[in-house]
Amino acid sequence: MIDAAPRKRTRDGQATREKIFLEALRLFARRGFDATSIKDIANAVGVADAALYRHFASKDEIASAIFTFHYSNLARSVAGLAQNSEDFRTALSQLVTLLCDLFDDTPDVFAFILLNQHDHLRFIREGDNVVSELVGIMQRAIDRGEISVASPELAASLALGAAIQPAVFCLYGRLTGPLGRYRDDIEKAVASALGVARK
Amino acid sequence: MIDAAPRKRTRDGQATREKIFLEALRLFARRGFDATSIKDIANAVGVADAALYRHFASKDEIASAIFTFHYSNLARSVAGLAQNSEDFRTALSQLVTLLCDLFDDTPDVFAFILLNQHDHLRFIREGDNVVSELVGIMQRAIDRGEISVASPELAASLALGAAIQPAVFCLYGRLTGPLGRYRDDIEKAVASALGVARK
DNA sequence: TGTACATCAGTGAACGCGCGTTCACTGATGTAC
DNA sequence: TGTACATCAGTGAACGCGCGTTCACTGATGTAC
Repeated sequence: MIDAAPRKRTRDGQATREKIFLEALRLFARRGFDATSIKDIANAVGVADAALYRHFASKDEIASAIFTFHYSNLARSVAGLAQNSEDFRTALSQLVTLLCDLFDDTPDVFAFILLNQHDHLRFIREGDNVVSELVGIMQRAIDRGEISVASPELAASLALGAAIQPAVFCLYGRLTGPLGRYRDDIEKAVASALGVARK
Repeated sequence: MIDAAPRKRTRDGQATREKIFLEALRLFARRGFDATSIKDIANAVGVADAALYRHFASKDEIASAIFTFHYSNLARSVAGLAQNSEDFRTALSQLVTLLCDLFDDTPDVFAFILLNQHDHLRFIREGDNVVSELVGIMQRAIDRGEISVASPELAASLALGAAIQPAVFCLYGRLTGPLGRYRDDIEKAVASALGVARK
């Protein structure tokens, strides 16, 4: 009954590497880094434990590579919407959309890079920093008199918290997802919280 | 030079138990559960590893006992301010004070029970739930027409996020603490975010 | 008050286990001639 | 086109290590008489 399919030994290591990226992300996001073993990842990928070391130097490097990739992506997105939108209100709208979409489309990515931030401090590089970009957006809004909260860091934390915490509630079943359902409410709440000036 | 003070062998196990509570909380809060070993805790307390098992059945039980104690405390506090304040605005003010004080007075407690919530889902008991209490407060405010956000769960998550995220920023040096410095701003932000009705 | 005994916090050594990682090896694939 | 060889993804077994936990034992403290 067991389908003893002959092992395919293609030389396409890229495919395996991508599968490791996918499965390790899934496991890290759902169970956490420590609770996920090399064997867990290898099983999910469908190879032996040792095969992982053909693609990554260590377990830490797997997590680091995945984190850096997705975190930098998000940082670039945030930086982009900061530059491409003239007024703060537009940037805020796009930011909330960005975060809601990230959660609804790729919850594992959202969970891995935005929850348990503590675990990943060591991976974060200068320059590719989501928080720094957010603070920059807020600083500009303050300079232009578009919001009333005086501290850019506080404004950034309020905006981030207003997206992350509802997402956490969705994850734990306190809110019934998708997060996009609350997109407009979240945007309105953040705008009010920051004291966005009327046009 | 080494002060080979003779080991005191008092029979006051209560004192040791309390020291375990204190030191384990500190280590769990700062390094995380997995990154803290039984030996770490024992060293901090000043006893041998095995001594911990005179007071707790397992490492898990240490974390569980500490978490349940502090989490229940907070849940009771939140429930209390819900009952003792007539209008929502008062309750909100007290809630923000409560959370800011918790962070500033006992940052380890704050970090352990409110950050990395994921790790502690298994410990949370029905009835002693901070989130449930918060949702209850919001539900009452909605029923009385005191806030404009329609979902009590969303309102609770916004309020919680607005306290937790600035606290995280303080922990990581993005905001210069104490959190109490931002108390009024946070209260105002949450009130605006929820659309608190004017008196 | 003095003595014999029970209690129990604390000890040091040992335990088994699962973990991340290494290693010699396999065999299919790609390449040079 | 055929052959010899280099490459390299993947394997299974083994490794050392640190972990949580157990255990027989110690010795000071409290208690019964």
